[in-house]
Amino acid sequence: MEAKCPHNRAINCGDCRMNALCLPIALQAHEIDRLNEIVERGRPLQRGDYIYHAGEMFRSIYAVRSGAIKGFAVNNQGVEQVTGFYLPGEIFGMDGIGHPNHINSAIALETSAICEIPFSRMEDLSAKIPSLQRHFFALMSREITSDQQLITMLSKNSAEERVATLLTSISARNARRNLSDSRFRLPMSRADIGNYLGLTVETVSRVFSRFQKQQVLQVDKKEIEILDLDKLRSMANT
Amino acid sequence: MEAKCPHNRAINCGDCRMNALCLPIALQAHEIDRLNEIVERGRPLQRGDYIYHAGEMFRSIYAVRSGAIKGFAVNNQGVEQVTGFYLPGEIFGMDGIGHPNHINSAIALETSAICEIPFSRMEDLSAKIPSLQRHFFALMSREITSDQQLITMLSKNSAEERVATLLTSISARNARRNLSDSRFRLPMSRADIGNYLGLTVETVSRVFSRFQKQQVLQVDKKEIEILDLDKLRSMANT
DNA sequence: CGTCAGTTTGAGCGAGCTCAACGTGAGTGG
DNA sequence: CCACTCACGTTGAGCTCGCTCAAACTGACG
Repeated sequence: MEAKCPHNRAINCGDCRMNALCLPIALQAHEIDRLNEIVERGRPLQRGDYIYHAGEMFRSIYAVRSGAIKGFAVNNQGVEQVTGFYLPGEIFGMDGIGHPNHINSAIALETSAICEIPFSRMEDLSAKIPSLQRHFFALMSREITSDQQLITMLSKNSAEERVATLLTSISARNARRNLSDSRFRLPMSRADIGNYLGLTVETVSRVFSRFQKQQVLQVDKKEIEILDLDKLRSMANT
Repeated sequence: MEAKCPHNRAINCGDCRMNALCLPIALQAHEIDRLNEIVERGRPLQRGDYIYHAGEMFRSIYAVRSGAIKGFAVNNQGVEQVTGFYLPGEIFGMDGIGHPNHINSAIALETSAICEIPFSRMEDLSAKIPSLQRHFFALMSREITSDQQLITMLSKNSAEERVATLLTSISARNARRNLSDSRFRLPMSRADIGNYLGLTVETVSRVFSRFQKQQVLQVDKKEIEILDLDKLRSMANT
């Protein structure tokens, strides 16, 4: 079982329990071995550790093996904008691809393990393995459409709809990892949630309270229990 | 000169006057010929013509040769969200790549000419021409970061800042095409601007009026003259 | 010359922000 | 073990920016 521990750096892509979600999903056994050769696994990250800073040279993209990562940009007025939360099995760091340097920063929200995939080697491998190239195009495209869903939400939805959408998204992503879709611990603070959803901390807190009063949620700090997932989904926009 | 007319369908990538902005920028002469072979040029589009509908099978990406294209999504409540405006030399349609069908729709805002690039042939060519693959990854990545800038704007900026940002963006994109950065015709309606920026028509109209009163703009319906570009830039977030 | 889509302007309202106070729990040091 | 701090979260009160609703204007087109 030790090889299956998500914090274990000796693990390889073929054995990784995220491989049904992560890049290997597009690959056959011998191709996974070639991917595995280029993946670098560092030691676990602690809460608050940066994976990369905006402005730093772009070198790699990353896959989350355990924990949770926050991606964010800082605009020229110094205001932070959270652009995404990345959970195990998800890929992040694609903001740097079209630019010499990273546009965003990425930070660990809790103790996390990640895989680093040097982008130039990934490009070479993509040119040789068509299904990897295709999968990678698809990943980036899905990042585009998910950003566009956030755009729609910020521009059209109320505070309650936004919070409901985030919670159903986390619920669905937990389900994909065979975790409970109704009981989980939020890895991010209320401030991060508010920042991501374009709301203040106070508004996020009030929405949680209201949902609790309406018997939709049971909230205990970061521990969430969804009491009425159907109702939550109907309040969300997706 | 006839071959240089942007509406002329007989034009090829090597001669196209957008080739310093469009895909050929990444390619050498003989590679441009290979790209040219897979590009399909239809007849000009009229205002209101769809290039593709959400839900339609994804087949191609597109480059704008002349005119202006609006990309938009319609959510499950039937509400439209404009996700981008595409001007000559720009690529659109990448929302479909990660999904079997298009997620968004695209419509011509005025008489326009576009090039259609069948995506599967583009994938094949990318695997053979590393610089094309790289350029295409970069294009998608830049779509991600530009969506993220919109997210930041929707979540943090005032109505005036949003309008100023859109105008400076269009101004800069015109400059790239060697057109005036201070006098141009907006191809989209106030409603489209408002939808894109997360504002109502009335608010957009009021901001234009205020900018005019402050001697920043001269507005005559869709004809815009930027009187004080520096001030406009300082009001924008980028 | 009427119609109709797009735009502008005004008046009033409300969702979410701001500011402020208070509660909670983990860490720290005497 | 308690006192203190500090980050984080909750709750309340009032305000504001942009929304809603309504009316009037403009120009293109039959």
